[in-house]
Amino acid sequence: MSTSSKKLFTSGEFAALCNVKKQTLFHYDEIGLLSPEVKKENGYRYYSYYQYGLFSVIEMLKQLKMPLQEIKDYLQTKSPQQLMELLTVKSLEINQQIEELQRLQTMIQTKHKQTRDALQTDYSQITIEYMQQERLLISKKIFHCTDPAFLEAISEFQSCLKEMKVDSGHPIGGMIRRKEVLEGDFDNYYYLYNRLETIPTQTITYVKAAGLYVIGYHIGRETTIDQTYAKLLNYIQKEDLKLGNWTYEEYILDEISVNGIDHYVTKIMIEVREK
Amino acid sequence: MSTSSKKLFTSGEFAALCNVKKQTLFHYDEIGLLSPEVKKENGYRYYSYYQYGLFSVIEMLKQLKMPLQEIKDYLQTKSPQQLMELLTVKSLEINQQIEELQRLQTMIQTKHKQTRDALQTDYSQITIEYMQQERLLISKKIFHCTDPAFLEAISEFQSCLKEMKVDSGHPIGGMIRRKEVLEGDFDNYYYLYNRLETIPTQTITYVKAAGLYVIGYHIGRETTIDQTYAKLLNYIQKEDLKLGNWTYEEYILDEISVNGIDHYVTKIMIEVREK
DNA sequence: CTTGACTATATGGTAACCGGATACCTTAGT
DNA sequence: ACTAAGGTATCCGGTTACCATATAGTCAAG
Repeated sequence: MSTSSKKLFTSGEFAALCNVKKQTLFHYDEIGLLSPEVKKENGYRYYSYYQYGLFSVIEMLKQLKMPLQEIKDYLQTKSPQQLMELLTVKSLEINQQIEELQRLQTMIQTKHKQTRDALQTDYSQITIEYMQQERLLISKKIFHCTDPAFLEAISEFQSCLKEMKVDSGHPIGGMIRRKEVLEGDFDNYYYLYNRLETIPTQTITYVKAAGLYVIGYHIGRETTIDQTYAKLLNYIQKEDLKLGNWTYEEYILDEISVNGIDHYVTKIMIEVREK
Repeated sequence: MSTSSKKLFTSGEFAALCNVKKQTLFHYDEIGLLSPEVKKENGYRYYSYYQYGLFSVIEMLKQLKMPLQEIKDYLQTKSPQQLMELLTVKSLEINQQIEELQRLQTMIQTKHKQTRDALQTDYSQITIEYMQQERLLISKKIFHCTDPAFLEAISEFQSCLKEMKVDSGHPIGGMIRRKEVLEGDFDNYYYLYNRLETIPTQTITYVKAAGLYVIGYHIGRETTIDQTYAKLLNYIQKEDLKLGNWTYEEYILDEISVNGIDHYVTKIMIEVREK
C-alpha cells in the first residue's frame, strides 16, 4: 500500500484526486487543517502523495460529523488509544441520533394516520363508540386559570413532552369534568393531556378508561362550541345515557394542515354510561 | 383547546412562551415566516395567542430538518393532502438517514476492533494461521501502473465504495501475485481490495480463499519492505510450505491513528499450501 | 510571443441564528 | 414631573464549511 516517487500535485490535480473543489483545499490550508507540503514563492500549492492519506482521514472524521476544528485538534494528538476513545464517544452519539430519528418516524406515522382519519370522517355525525383504554400524560391542573397561564401551561407541557421524549405526534388535548360540561362551562379545562405510545418510567401517568364515548366534531373556533355540545348532550339524553367523569377534546385538524382557526376541527369525546 | 381573550404578547413574552430567543422571532419576522399580528408605529411587535399554534407547527417541521424557506412555502399551500404527502417524503428521508447512521456504526465498530487488535499484536512475530473465506470488492487492474494512476485508482475505488455504500471500515488493501512476490517486485499490486461485510447485488465480488496464510508485519514505509518479505519467504521455506496464488497487504495502523508514514504498520498475509 | 488553461487572492454569499452595542421607549417609584 | 430600571428596536459582526465570482498573476504549448 505504498507509492514511491515524489511527484507533487497542483491544487487542481489534488482536488480532483480527492473529489473536492480547490476551494475546499484552500479552506483547509487557511485553517491549518491540511496545508500543502510545498508552497512556492509565487503562492502555488503543491501536495504530495502522502497527504492523500491525511485527506482520507479528514473525510472519514467528517462523516462522523466532527467539526473541522475538532478534527484538527484530534489530528494533533492522535494515537491508537485516542482513536478508540473517539470512536467510542461517536458511537454513543450516533446511537442517540438513531433513536431520535426513530422517534421522529413514529411521530410522522401518527400524524399521517390522524390526518387520514380526519379526512375520512363525517363531522356532522354524532356516534357512540367503545374506546380502548389509553395511557395519558397530563399537565398540571389548569382549572379556572387565566389565559396567559393557560398558554404558559401548554408551553410548559410541550417542553415536558419534549424533554421526556414521549411525544409520539398525538395532539395535545384538554380534559373537562362532568360538572363543567353540565354547567355549560365548556372551555374550562381541568388538565391538558397527551396520548402516550411508550410508558415513561418515573412519572405518573393517567389512564383514560376503556368504555363508551359519544363522539362529535366541532368546526371552527371555540366561541360557538356550546351549540355542538348542546347537540351532543341532547343525543346523550335521547339515547338514555348518563355522563361519565370526563370529556376529552382534541384538535384533529389544526394549523399544521389548515389555515386559520376557523378551519380547525375539534373532536369531542364524552365518556358515557348506561343508566 | 381554545383561548378566548385577545391579550397580545410583546416579543419578549412571546419568545419566553415559545422557549426561544427574541432574535429568533425577529429572524422569522424578517424572512416573513412568522410576523407579529400587530406592529405599532414605534416598531414594537405584538403577537397574538393564535400565533402560538403557528409557531408550534414551525417547530415541528423544523424537527423534520426542513429549511425555513421550505417551511414557509409549505405553510402557504398547506392542506391535509399536502401534509400527508410531505410526511410521506420526510419519512423516506428519515429512513435513509437511519440507514446511513447504521452504516457509520458498523464502520466505527470495525475500525475500533481493528485498532484494538493492532495494539495487541507483536509485530516481530511471524505466524501461520488458518483464515476463513472472505468476500472482497476489488478495483480495476493496477498492475504495473504509474504512481499517478495508482493514486487515481485508489481515489476511484474509494468513490466506488462510497457510492455502493459497502464501506464497512476495513482498510483498503493491495493484492500481489505469486510471480511478483517471487521476483521481489513487492510493490507491484495487481488489484486493490476491500473486505465486504454485506454482499452487494449487481456487482462481481472476489472471494479470498479460506486456508493457510503466513502473516507478518512491516513497520514504516515500503522502501524497506523487501527485508520483511525476505524473512517471511525464509520462514515459508523453513516450514516447508509453498506459495499460494496471492499475497494480501493491509495497513492496520495508518494516518488515522499514528503520525507519519514511518509509524504505519502493514500486515502482510501470504497464501500458502503444504508441499 | 501569444493564447488558453491554469493559479492565487479577495469578496460576498449561504442557513439559522447568537451576542453585543447603541438608541429609543415604557412603566414604576419618588 | 423626573429618573432609573428594564424592556424594545436596529445594526453589526460572528458562527460552519464551504461555493461562486471577479480580478490578477503564471505556466506550457504552439
